[in-house]
Amino acid sequence: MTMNRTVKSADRVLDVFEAFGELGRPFSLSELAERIGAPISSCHGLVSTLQRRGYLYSADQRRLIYPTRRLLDVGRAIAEHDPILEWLRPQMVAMRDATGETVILGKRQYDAVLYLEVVEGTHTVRYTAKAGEHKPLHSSAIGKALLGTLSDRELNRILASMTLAAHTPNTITNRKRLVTDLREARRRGYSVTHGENVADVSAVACTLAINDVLLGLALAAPMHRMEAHLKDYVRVLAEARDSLQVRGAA
Amino acid sequence: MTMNRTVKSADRVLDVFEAFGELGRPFSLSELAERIGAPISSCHGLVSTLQRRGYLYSADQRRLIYPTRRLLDVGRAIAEHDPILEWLRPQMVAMRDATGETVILGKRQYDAVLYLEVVEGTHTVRYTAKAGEHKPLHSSAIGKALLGTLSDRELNRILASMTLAAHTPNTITNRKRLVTDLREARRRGYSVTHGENVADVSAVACTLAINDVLLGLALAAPMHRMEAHLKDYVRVLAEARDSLQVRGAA
DNA sequence: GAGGAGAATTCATATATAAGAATCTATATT
DNA sequence: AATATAGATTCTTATATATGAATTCTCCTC
Repeated sequence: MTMNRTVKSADRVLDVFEAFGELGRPFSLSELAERIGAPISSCHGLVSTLQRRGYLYSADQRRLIYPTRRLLDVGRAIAEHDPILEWLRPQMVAMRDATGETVILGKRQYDAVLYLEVVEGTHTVRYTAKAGEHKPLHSSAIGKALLGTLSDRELNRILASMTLAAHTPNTITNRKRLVTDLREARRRGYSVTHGENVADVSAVACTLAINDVLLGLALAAPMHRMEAHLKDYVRVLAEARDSLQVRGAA
Repeated sequence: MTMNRTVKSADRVLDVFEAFGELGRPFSLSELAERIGAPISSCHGLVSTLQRRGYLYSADQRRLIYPTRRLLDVGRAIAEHDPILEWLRPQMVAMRDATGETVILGKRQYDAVLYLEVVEGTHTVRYTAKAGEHKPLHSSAIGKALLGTLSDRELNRILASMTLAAHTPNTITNRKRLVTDLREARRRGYSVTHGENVADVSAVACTLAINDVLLGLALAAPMHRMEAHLKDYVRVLAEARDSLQVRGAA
């Protein structure tokens, strides 16, 4: 990620909530401090602040700490009004229902893809991810779809600043091969990954321009299912794009 | 709130999310800065950090900012495992359904009541509150129920450190009268407020001891409905307490 | 009931960050 | 196309905070 400084306390606030979200049980101050990698005294000040704001409470007799429902309520209020998702999401759910596979909406953020929304598939073996995660531009289907929209000039500039890290043996690490792959994708109308980011996972993706926002929409599946249903999956993707673009243009 | 220092950046992280939650639309950096009362440059660093963590994204061409779904997901993961709420909540919903009134679960946090959970009533005119809010100990039903469990010694100590602020004309601001009121409530088995915290709002509350945690459970309603249904509402409250205490003891 | 171990809180200070000002960028207007 | 305007980013330093150490508190054991 091309970006400057980080605000330590802000990062830690997120660390705190994520720690509770992952472990799903109350912590003592000292355990929390250890989990978020902060000294106890620093964690203490942070916890006090979050308590004062009503986001944490001491469950046990002021020993064990757990978040209140406040964070959830704020998250809900935010999600209810998301300008993009409120009408994109139903389409994504429809895609998931049609295929049983995981559907992802992403956007470029600096030199990575940011997942804005993930509708998980229903198969027991499925691609799993969460909104807010970052993925490489050069090895994810959405990333490649987004790169494909760039002019040669821009593309060269971006590629020059990136290292094409090999995440799997299938990752395309050669710039020339990548450019060829992107051209093909553009011609074809959708990008494809064959286990380039996560082994055994394939995905197809296209781009959407909604209100001047360039988004990437992907359908991800284990390779064997993608191979078996490629034509279907691509059709589902294309239909979704077409119906969304019409509405987006309106 | 008796408490020390606050961590400014932590507070601001919450400010940011709450601003989006309240307004429900994207902001530019400068508008966000103004809303949270921070200089643009400071807000900039904060936003960068939250973006890097995948909690914010730039909706428009890197101008307008909005949170991703990430916060919601974390909030959900946390709420799913809440040690207290996961089995208290159904009972609260049942109380709400039985009365149509707002049901609140609270806990003492320093010199205030912290709302842990609020199940809002169904009447168009109803008591509205949010989890994470703080209410005064001496004028809220839950606060008075919790104070009622204290020994005379503890009660005196707490009262000495509190100013009995008048939130409405009905607020009990006289220590002696308050002590009498608490005694009555203890004898009766539940506390009552008659518009002492919010004009025209009455509430009845009792205490629950769940796993060594002392909680307060309240039913709040506009005064006229409370007057009309007092007996019913008190019965609903008492039945909830009894069934919860049995399970809590088990 | 005294002593001890673990945890929370406070404190002083080195360090990281918040904020004003300047700079840069993008959009709108003529 | 040139200029104006609004907004974003960078930079520097005064200021706020993160931290290790010391202290206090709480609970457990004997």
